[in-house]
Amino acid sequence: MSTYTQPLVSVDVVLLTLKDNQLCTLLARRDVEPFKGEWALPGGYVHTDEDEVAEDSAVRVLATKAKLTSPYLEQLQTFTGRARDPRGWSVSVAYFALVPSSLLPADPGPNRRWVPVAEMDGSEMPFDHADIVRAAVHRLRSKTLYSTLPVHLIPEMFTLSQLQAVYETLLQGKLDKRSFRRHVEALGVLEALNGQTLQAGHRPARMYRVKPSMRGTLTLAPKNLDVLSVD
Amino acid sequence: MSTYTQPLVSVDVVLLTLKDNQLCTLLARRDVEPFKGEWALPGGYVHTDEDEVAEDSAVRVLATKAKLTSPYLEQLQTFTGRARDPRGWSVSVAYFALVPSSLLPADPGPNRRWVPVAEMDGSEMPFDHADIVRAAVHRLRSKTLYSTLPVHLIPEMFTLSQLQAVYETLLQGKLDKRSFRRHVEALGVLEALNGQTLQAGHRPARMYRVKPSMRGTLTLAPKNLDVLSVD
DNA sequence: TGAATAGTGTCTATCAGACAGTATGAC
DNA sequence: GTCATACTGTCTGATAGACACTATTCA
Repeated sequence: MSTYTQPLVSVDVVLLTLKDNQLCTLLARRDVEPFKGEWALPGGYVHTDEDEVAEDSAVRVLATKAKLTSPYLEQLQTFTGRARDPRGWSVSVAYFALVPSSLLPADPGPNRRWVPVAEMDGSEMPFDHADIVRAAVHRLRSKTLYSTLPVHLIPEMFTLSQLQAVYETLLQGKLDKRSFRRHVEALGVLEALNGQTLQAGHRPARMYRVKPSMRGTLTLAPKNLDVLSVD
Repeated sequence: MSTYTQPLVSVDVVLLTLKDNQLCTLLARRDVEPFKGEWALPGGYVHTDEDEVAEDSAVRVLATKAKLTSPYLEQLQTFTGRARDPRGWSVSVAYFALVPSSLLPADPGPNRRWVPVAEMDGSEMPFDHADIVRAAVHRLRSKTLYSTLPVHLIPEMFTLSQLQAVYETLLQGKLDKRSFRRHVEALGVLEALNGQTLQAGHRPARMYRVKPSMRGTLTLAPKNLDVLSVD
């Protein structure tokens, strides 16, 4: 049994969404010390009496601080050390979550704020939260290259043009329409919906969705390997 | 400040090496309860007085339980929950490490054992250590597809045939010599050593090593993206 | 010389980018 | 009809697999 002082264990959540073609993350104003009054990632201590696993803590944080249930949620990385929190040695299991902005209320609520990640580069953040956000964005961009993870940033049904626009925002560049469609088709994760189309004053676009059998296995490996769980 | 019972925080290390063309991991016999006497991953509590970050704890575990300093070490994933340890709610920050067997003593020491990961599938392990090993092997195999991470499983200088043999072991299949050489060359991480060759009763092979400027950036992204830090 | 392994040349199938073409709606 | 956006055909250059070829050592 350990005789050492135990670290404090919390979770932090990088909740990402697209607003006006910009990748944004939710910040909450801290109402307790340390860093009281500053904008930080939503987070909280693990409640060992009510959470079975740390992911439950992250779900609870999302429900409490963002009034959200069941967006895509994935463990990101764990940030540890003596220096990251003035209260002492701490462990933060960081998660990132993806949600379509259509599921969000227009107003994030008091002491809540959506900040474009592009604007966060220079700015200061409490703890090592700037590192956590960077890691989350990096993970999302990496997975965008070989999976359909970004579907979680748009509503359940979508057109391929909408999906391509999401990819272009995330990857920060134009994609060729033909190549993009070949690419997502090859992933084999999407299915066209028979009669469903989206009208917008021109040729209607077919609607797609993730195949029901593919829910939860959106992250596909480059080629040879099976579905990746982490990475 | 939290009023909840804090979880116990430990680190576990999946130390991987190649022995007789088999990927093996080091197990240690537990000398305390729970699971006393059983074979488990080397691990230990975070020592908040001497470790700056959890990676230091992992380094300490490797030094103590495997008499190893500075092999390749990477954070894998964090395993949490009430159920994984009979002593109560716990957090294990899992790491994986790679080391060439040439750096290992012939005898792993008392209550230490190298086990081929292929033999661990059916067998039971304490805690969720079987999951941790699976995750580590999976991560290693994934990265083998698009990086030169496996160089850490062989000595600093090596021939391309030796490296290819490592890849074939990890990926469990034959690779075409031409394609393999094109592939690793394209990664741009290796450099041939001028006069150095390896003799073995036939045509000598050129020796290679990781470019000194590339140490620590062995994990390369598929194409467009920068170096991946996690994933 | 032959055996064994190292290393290269090169054909071909496949795939991604480029880009032009056609399709279908609103007006 | 025009305009706007959806979708497809197809050329081309790059890449990976296949596999035969040459190269260099020892016995």
